[in-house]
Amino acid sequence: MITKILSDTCAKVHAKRERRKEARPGELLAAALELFVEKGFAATRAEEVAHRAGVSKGTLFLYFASKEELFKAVVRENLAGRFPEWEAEFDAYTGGTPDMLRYALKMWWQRIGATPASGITKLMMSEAVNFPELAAFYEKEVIEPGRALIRRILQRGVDRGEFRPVNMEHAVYMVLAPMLFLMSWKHSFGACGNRAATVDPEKYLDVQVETLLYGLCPRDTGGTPTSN
Amino acid sequence: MITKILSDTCAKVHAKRERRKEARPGELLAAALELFVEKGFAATRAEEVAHRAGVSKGTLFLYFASKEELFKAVVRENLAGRFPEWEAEFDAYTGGTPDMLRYALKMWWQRIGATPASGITKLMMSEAVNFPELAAFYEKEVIEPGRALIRRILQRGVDRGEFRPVNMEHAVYMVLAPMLFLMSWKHSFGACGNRAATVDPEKYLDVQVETLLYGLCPRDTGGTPTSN
Amino acid sequence: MITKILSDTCAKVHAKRERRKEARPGELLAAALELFVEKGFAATRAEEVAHRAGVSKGTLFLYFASKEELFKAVVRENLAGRFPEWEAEFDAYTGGTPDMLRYALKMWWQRIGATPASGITKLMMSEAVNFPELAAFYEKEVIEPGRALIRRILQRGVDRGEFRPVNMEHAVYMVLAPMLFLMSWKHSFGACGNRAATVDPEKYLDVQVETLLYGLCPRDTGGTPTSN
Amino acid sequence: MITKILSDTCAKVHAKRERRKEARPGELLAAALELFVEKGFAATRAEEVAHRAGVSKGTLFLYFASKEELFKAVVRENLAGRFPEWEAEFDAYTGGTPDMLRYALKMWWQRIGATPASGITKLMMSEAVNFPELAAFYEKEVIEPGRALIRRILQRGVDRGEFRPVNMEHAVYMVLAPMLFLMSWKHSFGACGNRAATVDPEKYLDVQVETLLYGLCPRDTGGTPTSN
DNA sequence: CATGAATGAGTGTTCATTCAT
DNA sequence: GATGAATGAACACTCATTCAT
Repeated sequence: MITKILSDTCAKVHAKRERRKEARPGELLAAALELFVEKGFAATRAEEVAHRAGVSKGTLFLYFASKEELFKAVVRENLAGRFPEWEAEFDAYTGGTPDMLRYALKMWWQRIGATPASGITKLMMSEAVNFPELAAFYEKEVIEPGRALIRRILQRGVDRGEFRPVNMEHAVYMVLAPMLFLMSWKHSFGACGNRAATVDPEKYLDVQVETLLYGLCPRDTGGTPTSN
Repeated sequence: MITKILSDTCAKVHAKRERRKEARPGELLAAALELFVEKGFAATRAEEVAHRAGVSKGTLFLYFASKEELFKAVVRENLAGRFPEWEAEFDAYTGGTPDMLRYALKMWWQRIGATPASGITKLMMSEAVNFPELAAFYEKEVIEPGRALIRRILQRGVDRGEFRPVNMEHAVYMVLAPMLFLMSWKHSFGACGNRAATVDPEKYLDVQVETLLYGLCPRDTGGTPTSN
Repeated sequence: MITKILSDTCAKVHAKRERRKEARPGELLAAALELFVEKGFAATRAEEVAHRAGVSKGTLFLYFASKEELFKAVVRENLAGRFPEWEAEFDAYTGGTPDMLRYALKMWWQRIGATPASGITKLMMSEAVNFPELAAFYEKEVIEPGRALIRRILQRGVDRGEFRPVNMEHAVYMVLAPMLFLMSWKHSFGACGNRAATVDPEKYLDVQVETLLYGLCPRDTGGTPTSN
Repeated sequence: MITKILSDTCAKVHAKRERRKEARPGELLAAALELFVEKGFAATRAEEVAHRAGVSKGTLFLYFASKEELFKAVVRENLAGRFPEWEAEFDAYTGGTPDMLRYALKMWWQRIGATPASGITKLMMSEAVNFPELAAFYEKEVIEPGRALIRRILQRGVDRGEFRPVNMEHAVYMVLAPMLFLMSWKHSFGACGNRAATVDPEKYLDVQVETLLYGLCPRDTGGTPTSN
């Protein structure tokens, strides 16, 4: 039965087998990422990961001591490099801060949100309870740097007088929440075929950022309903 | 091993035998809610649910045909009735719309967000992929009514000239996303002890709603950074 | 689920409930007979027996200590009285022995073979291995008297010169085997819808008995192909 | 409890690990045949089959998707090949038809009736009701070919003037019934130690065939009690 | 290194049996 | 007596993990 599920990928599998052998762990991680995102941790069978990576079940355990370790490796693998790259981009940025924020979200969507990588954040949120240390790790290595990046942009805006002063810790979530929500939604209800309810991510992000900017921009006005 | 964990509840069992049959499903659903939220669907063992409800494994299956049906029942149980109540409250509301929105979110937080019920939305997002029809059901019975409620408030604001005209479909997510995010966060990273990163939900909601209102309120001004 | 299977008999059940209470064991035995014959011992659920008898599961165990005891009671119940009746008929029989044998088989078919009672012999053969003492009991109480009855007829024929002398022990099975086969077949392949293969029992018995009689009847001849 | 029964086979396990995979299904089928015949389908535990085959429970399900599939495989395994072999023998047969029939039954007894294979026909009759499609399969693949073989012999006898003309469809059961009866009996009452009642199969078959032949052989006579 | 046959602990589910009402 | 809610032992089946080849 499982054989049938797996058999149709076999053709590609053999082609892959001939190629690099040192690439094994990477292929396994890629396969695991796909499957974990597709079906969740518990519903993903080790054998299926192995088959999708073109290796045998035994080989999987040659590289990862357990399914849990594989999961951890998947999460760790899919986060690292990005932040230096982004920080460099931001270092070089010279335009206005509102545009910088618009650009940041657009880039994030293209490079992360729209790719399978967005699945691991959703996955992490789903499994956080079962992998507390991993969740802590994730928060430290991904969420916190993300927060720092956003904080940096917001601070820049405030410093340059483009944004009004805000409580930074809460303002950060004004940006982060829409991103995390989008990833969760996309991989849950968004993946369940109900077209009517599907969010158009780019439109959604656009509205979010514009409203936020509208709310952030300083005004001479009195009489706004906000104060905080 | 599990036997040991469970054995100390045996004394109460006979006392409980007398309890009326009508209470059972509720107790089981409560126990299941807790455990599903705590550990996810797959990691929750049927026997554990039964024992937390003070009954034996067999009794669980007397009331729910399968673990999956139990899960569905948990989801159904924790959603339905609320909407009529809320709609009635909104029917009776006579104040300004910004305050209405503030009130709505505050109420939601007290009655849902801060209670274990919030866990099931997070759970639902985690398991949506494995239970597509249930996800569809949830979206129809919970998400969509929620959207309608929010739409209603926003429309009221626009109609009364308190909000500027907006694309309703996207604006709705301006309210919904922070709520869903908060539930996801609370039951994932928020549950992992890392104090530093914990969001203060009431503060967070406050900031969200005020920024949103600020963004929504019509102004004579030109020169806003927004365009949409 | 089981509820559904059982529910359609409920109407009759309540009607029955009002009637005699002392008839309970009999109704249970009747229901059990039907179900055991229909689905075998293991596949018959105690609850279903109770429901078909119009009582609750608990009541079943009030009358029968266990499912096994119920089975034994069913077997015991459906055998007893018949033999005296038959022996009396045979005592009174005055005609020729070939006709007596024809008559015996016809009567057997009408009174046993064509009725649900035939199912218990088949049932007994199926379950003999799991209930050895019961099988022994059945053989002693049913099979052996049956053999005696047949032996008696054959002996009468031999004594009266209507049949040639035969080894009685084997000759008995010439009559018994077709009967037992017919019951087994009827409740196995014969019950599986395949019209093509269904035996017409009366025709079948007729052919069996006539061939047997032909084989039994003494002849002056030499040169028969038999020797025994 | 079962653990204790099984534990003494552990020593051999490692030796067996080396055994080639191709032998496994056969060993499992053999063990399953024995146990199904011994105790019936429902009373046979999957784990017991596995252990009798010298493997673990898991291994059984590696080769057979379910207990039911195992049962089907047992039935399939123990029937197919024989018919071509027998047809070939009959093609080559040149002697008289009465002897041919005697030979056929003797061979059947030696090759099937006296072997555990006979148990599966009895098993099939017992379980037919619970596995209707399997029963249909069995009838088509085993019973019907068997009928054809018998029909062929009888027809040969009639064609050569050795037998008198008969209604073929019923006559076939004159041969088939004793065989099926014998298998049922042997594995039910015959297996219950009661020596007194045990049929001597070879004697029994001998008497059956001789009487049948006696009944079949054409005679000049008038005044036989048969007509049909 | 890689394999995949083998393992066996673990879990959902069933159902005969009990017993408080 | 009769009920039916509750029990828990039993069993089919799964799947992460091991290890001989």
